[in-house]
Amino acid sequence: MSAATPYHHGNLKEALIDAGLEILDEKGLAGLTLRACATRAGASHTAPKNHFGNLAGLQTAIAARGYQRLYESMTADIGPDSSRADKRRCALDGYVAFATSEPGLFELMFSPQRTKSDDPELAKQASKCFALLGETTSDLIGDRDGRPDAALRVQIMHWSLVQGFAQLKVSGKLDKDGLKGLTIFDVLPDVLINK
Amino acid sequence: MSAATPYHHGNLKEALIDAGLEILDEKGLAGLTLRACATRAGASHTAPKNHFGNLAGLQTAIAARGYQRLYESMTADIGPDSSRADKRRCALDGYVAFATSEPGLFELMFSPQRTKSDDPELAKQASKCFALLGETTSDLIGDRDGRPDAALRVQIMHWSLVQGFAQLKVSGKLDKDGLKGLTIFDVLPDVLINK
DNA sequence: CTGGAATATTTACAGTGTAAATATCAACAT
DNA sequence: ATGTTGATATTTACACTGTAAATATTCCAG
Repeated sequence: MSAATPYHHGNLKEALIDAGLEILDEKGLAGLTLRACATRAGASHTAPKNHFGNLAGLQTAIAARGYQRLYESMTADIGPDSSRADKRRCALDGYVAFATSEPGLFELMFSPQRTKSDDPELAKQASKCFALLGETTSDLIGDRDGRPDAALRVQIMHWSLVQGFAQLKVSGKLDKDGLKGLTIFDVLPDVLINK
Repeated sequence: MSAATPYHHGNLKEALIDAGLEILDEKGLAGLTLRACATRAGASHTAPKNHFGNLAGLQTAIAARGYQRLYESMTADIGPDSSRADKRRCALDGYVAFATSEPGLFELMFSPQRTKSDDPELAKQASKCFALLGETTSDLIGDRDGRPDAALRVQIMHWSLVQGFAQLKVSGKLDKDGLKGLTIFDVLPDVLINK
């Protein structure tokens, strides 16, 4: 037999993160408060302190979840027969699609002021996305470049490019006429040069 | 003859923006509040309302100033004899240097949640930086690409790339071993491919 | 000189994060 | 079973924030 409202929530930590994700979707980053998350999760307004310490802690946990979603978006269209070039296209397109479909979460994930950038879980989830980008770009090195870190540089180049493009898009910098229809594939250097 | 503390500040609008820039430097984005700006400018805590309406208005004005500073940083090392390639290097290096030297201001400038992205002054100052990037990259089109918007695409490519790189750097994503020493020039596609 | 517009203050209030004390409950050793 | 301990959650309290409304001061055009 279960009481009407038990004193202990049971899985409050996850519920708070889920509540935060919902709030980000509905109200944006400005609506993401400790009290709003707690209320939506059905707890008192100080309950988050036990699990996350403070607001930065909760936001960091939400951001870590964001990287999981980013990874899912990057891999969503990858099939078993996808070539590496196909995977690369999926990853890049999924990256931008994630940013535009969840702008509040995206902004939170790359806001060093709101998250604890040294958090292990956050770093782990972000690394997964980073690694995926590396796998899908490692064939682009070519033999023009003899430097040992060529693969790493190609990887960071793609990360910078897609991150910057996504942010310019989300922040409205590409809303003018003539820029509105641009996609990430229009600004890829390998498209410009190799094809 | 001037009274000790005159009722009217005289140039409160500018003083509030300057106060905000100082606070961003000292305390970061979390310390940027209406009341703190007003106090530092020597006014009551509701004085900003007359000039900026609300917090978003003041933050938008500060961000517009940020783009002025960004432009200055991008052009700081450009001399009368600088070649276009030199100018491009200065602009890109100055962009990253600005972001790392004023991380709070940089984050504010690209935070659509904190600023009013449709503000005319903000758009004007941002456009100046964007245009500068266009001037310095227009020689990179080559004749590989016949599309009419090739110049625009090269421009957005560079903007995305330098914006993403700067943000990855500011948000600590490039702090691991092996990535720490990377500069924007290590991830430029023309460096990777043309040289 | 005199109204009105611009500028700034005072007062008030709902929300926010966080600390401290308290309450509830699950698990475990005895 | 029973008592204890630690984890979990609430209550209470407080300083700080943005913003609205009413008021005060100053500037300036007529």
